[in-house]
Amino acid sequence: MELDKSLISGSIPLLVMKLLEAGDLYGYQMIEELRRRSDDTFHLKAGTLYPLLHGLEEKGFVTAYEGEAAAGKPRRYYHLTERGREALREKEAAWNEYTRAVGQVLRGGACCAGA
Amino acid sequence: MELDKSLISGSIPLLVMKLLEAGDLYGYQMIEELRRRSDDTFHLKAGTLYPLLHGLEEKGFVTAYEGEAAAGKPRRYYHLTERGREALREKEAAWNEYTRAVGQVLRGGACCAGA
DNA sequence: TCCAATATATAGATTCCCGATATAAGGAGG
DNA sequence: CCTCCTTATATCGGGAATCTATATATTGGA
Repeated sequence: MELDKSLISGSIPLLVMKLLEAGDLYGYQMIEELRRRSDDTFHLKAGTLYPLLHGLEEKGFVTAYEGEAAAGKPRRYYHLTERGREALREKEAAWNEYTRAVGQVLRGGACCAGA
Repeated sequence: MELDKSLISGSIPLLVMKLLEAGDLYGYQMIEELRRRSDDTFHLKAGTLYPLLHGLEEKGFVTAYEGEAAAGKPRRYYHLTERGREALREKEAAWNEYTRAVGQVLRGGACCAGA
């Protein structure tokens, strides 16, 4: 089943930064990692990822450096900065608050006796 | 804290249809209900809701009818159709699958041991 | 040789939500 | 009486985010 693309909206930076928390990765690797770690649920597109990475770089959340290229084009690795880790913690908190609120609505709303 | 607006993307139709599952509501009421049931987390805007309702109507997920107006403009009530209930079940399933996948990535990915 | 996969990158189109604005009626306060 | 706020619905334009399509470059398999 194809997930509503729009559902993923907004959480992609969170997911990408989370991937980088454990160690530096290059773009293509993030796409594969995300697919693997989500049980094939997320198929992040290259056209989505690279502009996003450039944006994170501008904000100072990640830094980039050229790495060894075993084959093909040189690999561009990304590293999560301290500011990026801070932003990641904030985004995780926002995500948790958001899903809690949605879950509450789906379960029938805040409060007590039914509706 | 202001939630990243983009996080809400895509889940608004789900939330609105969920509100209508329990009974017919008019637009303004949905805004207040959603705010209440989410502990003031979601502040759905009129400029978001009404075009959305028209869209749901076009898809056959809701039907609309004029109701008694205690004051001011006549109230336009919305009713969730059988097709709408079906769509709601699908959207709820998609939401659950999506949050499960995000949670899995945030906890460190699919794979082996506990997770 | 041609195609697929790896690897990065940009531009255009689309979708989605919000802010601003308009309409309309009733009640409160000056 | 008149103005402002609240209720209530509605539309439009802007901005943000993602996808599709495309471009470039190299390696390995059919």
